[in-house]
Amino acid sequence: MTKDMIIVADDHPIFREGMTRIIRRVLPGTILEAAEFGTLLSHIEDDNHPTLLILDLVFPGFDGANSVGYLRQKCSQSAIIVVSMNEDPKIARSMLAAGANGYISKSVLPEQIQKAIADVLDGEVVMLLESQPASDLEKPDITLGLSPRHIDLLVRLGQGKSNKEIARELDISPFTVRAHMSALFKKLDVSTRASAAAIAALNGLV
Amino acid sequence: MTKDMIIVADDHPIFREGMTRIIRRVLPGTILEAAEFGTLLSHIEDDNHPTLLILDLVFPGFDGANSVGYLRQKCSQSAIIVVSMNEDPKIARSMLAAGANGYISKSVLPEQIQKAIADVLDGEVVMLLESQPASDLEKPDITLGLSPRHIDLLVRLGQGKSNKEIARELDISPFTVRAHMSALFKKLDVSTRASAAAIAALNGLV
DNA sequence: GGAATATTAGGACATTTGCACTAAGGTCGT
DNA sequence: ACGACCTTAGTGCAAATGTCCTAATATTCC
Repeated sequence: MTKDMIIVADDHPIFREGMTRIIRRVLPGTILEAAEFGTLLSHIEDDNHPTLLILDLVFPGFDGANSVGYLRQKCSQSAIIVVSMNEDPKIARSMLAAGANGYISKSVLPEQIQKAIADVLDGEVVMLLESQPASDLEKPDITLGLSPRHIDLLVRLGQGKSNKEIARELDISPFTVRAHMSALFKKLDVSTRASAAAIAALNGLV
Repeated sequence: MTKDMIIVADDHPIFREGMTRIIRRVLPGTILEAAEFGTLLSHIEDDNHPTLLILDLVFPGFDGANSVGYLRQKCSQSAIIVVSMNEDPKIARSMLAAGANGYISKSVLPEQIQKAIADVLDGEVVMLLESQPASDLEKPDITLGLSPRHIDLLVRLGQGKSNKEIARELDISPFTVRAHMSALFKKLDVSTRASAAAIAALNGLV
């Protein structure tokens, strides 16, 4: 089983950063980045075929359908997904016609993008254009809804401490710590310390 | 000591994702997102002022210098940074004139953006327009001496999966997973999954 | 060829974790 | 006073974890 290789091509570093993070949640493997078409080509020259190619519709050296067609022929085994700010169905269809396996608008939510990538990797052809409903994206502050004591616990959990250590540190019984942990996990909707720790870290508690 | 609050306002989820990740490497705290100006306003209505405001130059409801001026007056203590694909110095200067503490082009590398944010938080006023040098980035990222397999493991650990689940998912023996985990923990210099998960999360693997 | 790693697999063993219970004392708002 | 919490503390038990071992392949590097 060879390691998966993914290439993200876009001239905006922040976009690559975000896309990289999204991809990691779907597909483990080596992720290479390219800010221009030449770099992209050099990646696929010396290496084997990428598992997945993420292409911005517009970036230096890239010529839309022509370039997609070229890549499709060169990397017949690769999944090719074009991502763009453009939501014109005509353009989307032309990319798919040129050989892309997917076309995704940049205004789509990460969760939907993840699913779309997974679907493409499963062999589907996906076109995702709708904008989000603009309503409910608030990463709620997890400290809201958590009692002070639970935050004490969560912070220390995120530092990798055991219940016993936490009990000593907070000067309470290990049984109490366990009781707190159970309640905390329910509130966070997780069932392992590892995911709780990840939540803690992602919210700046660690 | 109150926790820092950061708001990222942009109508593109992927951009918010990338920017969020960059910010976390500079400033711990709660990060809220907004896809339109109204959402942004409701965040700051709740009478807590953000430590840092990241604003896309163009997003729904946002009116350039006027909006920046309004925010500057409403949040006198906040650091305001405008980010845009536009690299026109005139526009950049107008934003700074309207009260922004920084103007950063989206084509700037993450490392430079991090530094710029840190500088702004230190009280500087920063204008960063240069595109990256075409000399290329080949950025092997967080992997930090970790083998591909260990990254596979670490990602899933950060998602809160058990050894058994990971074993099934990667189609290897649970014993192998445990062997990998021990080695991984040594490399990361930790002894619990929770702290490993925190590291994974802080490095964008989750 | 030999040394170093990566990946795989297993045994043995103490410790920790996660869950399902019960329960008592405190605070807060109605 | 009552309910709704938070915080504390405990029992019992199955499962998972972490560490210490060995050991076989494969690849890569010198």
